Amino acid sequence: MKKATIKDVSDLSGYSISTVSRVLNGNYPVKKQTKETILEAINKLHFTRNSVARNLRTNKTNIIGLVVADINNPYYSKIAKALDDGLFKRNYSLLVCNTDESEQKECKILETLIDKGVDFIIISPVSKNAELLRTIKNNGINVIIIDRNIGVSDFPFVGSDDFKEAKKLTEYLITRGHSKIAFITGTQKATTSQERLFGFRAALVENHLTFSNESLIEGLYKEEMAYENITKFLKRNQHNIQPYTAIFSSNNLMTLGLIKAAKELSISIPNDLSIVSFGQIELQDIIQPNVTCIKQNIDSMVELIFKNIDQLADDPTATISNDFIANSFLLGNSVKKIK
Amino acid sequence: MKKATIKDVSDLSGYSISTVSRVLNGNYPVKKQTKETILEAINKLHFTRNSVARNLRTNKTNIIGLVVADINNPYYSKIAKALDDGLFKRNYSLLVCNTDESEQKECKILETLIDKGVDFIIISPVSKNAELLRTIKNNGINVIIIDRNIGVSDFPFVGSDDFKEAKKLTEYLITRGHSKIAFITGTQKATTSQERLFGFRAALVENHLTFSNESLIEGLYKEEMAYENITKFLKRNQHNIQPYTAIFSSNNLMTLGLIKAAKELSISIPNDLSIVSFGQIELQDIIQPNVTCIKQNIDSMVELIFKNIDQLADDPTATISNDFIANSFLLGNSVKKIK
DNA sequence: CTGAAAGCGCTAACAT
DNA sequence: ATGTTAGCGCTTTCAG
Repeated sequence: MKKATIKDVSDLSGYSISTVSRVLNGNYPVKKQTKETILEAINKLHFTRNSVARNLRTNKTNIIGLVVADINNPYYSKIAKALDDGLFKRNYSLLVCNTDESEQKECKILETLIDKGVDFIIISPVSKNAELLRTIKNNGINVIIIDRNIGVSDFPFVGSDDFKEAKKLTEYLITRGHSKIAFITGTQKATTSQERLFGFRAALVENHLTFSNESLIEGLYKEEMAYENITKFLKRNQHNIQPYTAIFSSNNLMTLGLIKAAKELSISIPNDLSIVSFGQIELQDIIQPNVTCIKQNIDSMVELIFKNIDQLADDPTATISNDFIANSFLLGNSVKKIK
Repeated sequence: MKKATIKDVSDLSGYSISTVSRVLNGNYPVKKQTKETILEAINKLHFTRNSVARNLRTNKTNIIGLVVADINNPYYSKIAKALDDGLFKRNYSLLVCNTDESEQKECKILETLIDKGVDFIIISPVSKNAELLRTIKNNGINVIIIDRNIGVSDFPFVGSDDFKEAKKLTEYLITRGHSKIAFITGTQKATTSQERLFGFRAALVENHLTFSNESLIEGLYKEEMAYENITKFLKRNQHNIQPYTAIFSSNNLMTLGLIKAAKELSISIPNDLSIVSFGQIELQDIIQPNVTCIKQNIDSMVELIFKNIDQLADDPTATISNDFIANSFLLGNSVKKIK
């Protein structure tokens, strides 16, 4: 049983291919009776249009590529879900791709996406190199950068003001009396990681606290990596004359690694150690401790992405804007007041 | 700047488009020097092949549609991630679609997927009606059913033996002395829900305990819905002469609703109430209580899916098998021994 | 309002 | 080893 084509419909109905096409698209006037005859034939043959052929003609696929580090990170799966809800209504489908924080994989993914002819690419980039993205744009694919601002002005960006929010979070720790604060870093490649670190440092410096590279714990935005390095760090810290009293985790996954490490070493949060997190962890309301954090507002993020999509779909040369979302400061019980 | 085509490469290199195509595909012998000249032209033009045109010819898209209830459910996002890892190596991309447990949406999604010409559909079905899936198969698209067995023999299935596992979980509660056990149901439509309920009932009956519809709490596989109905149930239960001592939650999301409801009513798990869960919740090792549950083995699930994919890619008429994955029984501290 | 025909970019016979 | 050519199924001028 072969799939019916527009030709089959044409043959069965007695009308030409073009008329069938017009009925299918409804973009040209067709006599009511003609339409009915054709629709009948379509039903009888269980005909559905072959999009691939259509895409070839129209140079559109109605597919959007979403490129993220890991769809299993709830932060990204939430974005994917919210995106898909809106895209479904707009008749787009979502192709989800995981970079695993690898530049090389990202590169291959982008090539595949060009190849597949997606209409949009929504990407949380690993690489700061905009070259490939420019090629993509030149190929007529709209690119929207999310989450990680690579600081170029030729693509719309939607994400957080990492510097500002990280600074605010650090200031909170300082207000509560903390002066020796460690920082868990993400991948150096990601701009979010740098900006968060800069915000952290700025808060320290402004409050006349010293910033030192010794207070950095490498986490690479991965729970496992963070867990291991934090464990080492905390063990060392227990022998410090003047131990760190607080840790700033710069993403949600690493915060989990932090909680696990502390738990395993019987370090109580916030009694023995205070923590804050850039990015909310799941089940915040069930978990002990309830982590004080910056909760990224995904709804408004997705809303802004759609603003860009609708604009670009309408006019690919539309002006490019950088949209920073307003995040929430979620007050938990993971920070002890000291001194 | 227009995207280069195979014709441009042909013109620039001086070779015919077929030779270019052969270089692109590497499936026919081409002289080494010719190849180099052509590759050079390809690079100079930043040429990448237009897959849409290729797909039209080859009738393949290298896209696989994954149809699940909600990609934001960690259970599904884990599957998606693991799938994508393997698919990336096989040069497939994953189109993720969310049914939101709606039959109607599922139907529209499937039509879109046919339309898009995906090579495979991997679906955790909402509807038990296999009609549409058969149409899809007749259109030459391979279908693999996961998670929810709709009990038809014409499609490969990969998932859990819900009846058996649910029975085992219930028996554990009984062994620990529980005799009044409530059950949180999923959507009636989903077969997993029914099978789990049947397994639950079978365990009760075999142990000469009475099963009654009053012990059912409707959750529809949704956290929010479960939360509300459980709250009502628990409030009522507090006035019972012979209250329920345990609750069986039939999926991971509803277990979260259960924990939240109990927490809000200051009902302590397991002291005041014992619970078990079909499906693991996230952060199991951080959360209190550590819920005793059936943990679905996603790795082996995905492995079996790939077995099917590889087989079907090779020969679409390959024999169809039902594969049940071996799950783990995760012993937590959410069940108290009573009497 | 309808039909004929060109062609989107590519692959795969079929020639040479 | 390379070139020629016929489509894949559809949209969209252009004619009528």
